[in-house]
Amino acid sequence: MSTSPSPRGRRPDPAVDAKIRAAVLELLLQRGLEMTMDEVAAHAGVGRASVFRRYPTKRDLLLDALTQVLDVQVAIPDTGSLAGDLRQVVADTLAVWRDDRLAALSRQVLGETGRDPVVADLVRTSMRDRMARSWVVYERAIERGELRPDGDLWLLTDLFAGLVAYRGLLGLDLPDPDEVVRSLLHGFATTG
Amino acid sequence: MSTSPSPRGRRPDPAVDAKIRAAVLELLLQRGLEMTMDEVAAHAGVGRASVFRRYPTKRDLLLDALTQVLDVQVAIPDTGSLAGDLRQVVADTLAVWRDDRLAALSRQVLGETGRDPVVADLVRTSMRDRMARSWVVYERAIERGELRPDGDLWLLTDLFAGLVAYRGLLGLDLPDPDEVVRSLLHGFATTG
DNA sequence: GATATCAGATACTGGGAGTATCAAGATTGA
DNA sequence: TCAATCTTGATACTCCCAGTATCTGATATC
Repeated sequence: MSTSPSPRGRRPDPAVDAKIRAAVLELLLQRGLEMTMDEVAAHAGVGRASVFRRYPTKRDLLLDALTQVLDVQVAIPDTGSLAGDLRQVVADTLAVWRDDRLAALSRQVLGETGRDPVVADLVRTSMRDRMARSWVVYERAIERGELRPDGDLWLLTDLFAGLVAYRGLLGLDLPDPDEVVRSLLHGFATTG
Repeated sequence: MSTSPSPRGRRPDPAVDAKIRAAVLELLLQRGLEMTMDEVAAHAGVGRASVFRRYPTKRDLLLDALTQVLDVQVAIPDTGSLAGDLRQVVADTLAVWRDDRLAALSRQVLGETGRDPVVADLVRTSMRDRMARSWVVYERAIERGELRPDGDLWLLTDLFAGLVAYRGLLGLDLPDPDEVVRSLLHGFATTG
């Protein structure tokens, strides 16, 4: 509404903001969520107080960083067939777990989900948005008559998202995208 | 192999063991993994040293407790049809997330999975064992001609285990067992 | 009895989050 | 120019908790 009432003294240095954010992102990949606040300040080449002035708690700092990390756009495939498009989406979902550092980070983030509802909310929303963005794939498939129009599409989505998260989290071998798609589309029952 | 070389002094009191274990299990449901060692000792009505004598670190204590918790036997269904049996297995898998306290604990345990590989190993093994125990369901179904004999049964298993874990972990609404089974057996593609 | 170990209690160490304080620099308003 | 206000970086402090150390007393073997 009203513009800020013109702050009196020295103003926060945007460069410091940037240096802190960069340091956190670097440390996220390098040390995971267990970085210390001193490390953040040191890596940023910044005073400890400057960190705590921006982020009241370490949790706030991590939440801010996670918001950035989770906000990654994904391309929407259009291969012409549902199987092709889905294969692409599944493969994209798998990509995160192929890189060791990203996989480790993902594990920790999914982990944090279990103890901090706000993190859970972040991840949930982010996954929902990400998946919803590829909803066109389903719509096109229904128009083409490849996909049952009465199916629960969130169920379909969560089946492979869950599979990947589950295997990734527990360190199991990741599935083959083609086989996942085939199974999801045609099921495991004998085609009678 | 050789019997213990006859310990010299006073011997560990089994009652203390039991009191500690009980206290940990109680605290697990009540406070999650964030209990303190003092709380454990206090709840057990036992000296702090007695706890640390048995468990070198808090992690060891939790690992022991988790081993107990994860070692829950599950009944193997035999309803006569694959759909019925599977429905039962899925419902059993869901049961954990229906109780609030168990759900909270499961979230934290799945979470710990992300930061401690040994916990991941515990959970992985436990899930594998648990699922393998209901492998008969698949074998019977194949004999009855209900299940494709060339399907990747671990994929089938992990699809619903992953779905449930994923939704449970993120706090999403849990799926309807019947719909899950139907989707897994017949797929989402138009039956053409 | 001598010795070794456990039980319980209490005090200590060390690391890390968060707080408090300070001197120096930056920005605005008078 | 000057005074007030805020940031910056540095340092020291408190608090919490895991893990260690010590001590007294109890209990077991030799």
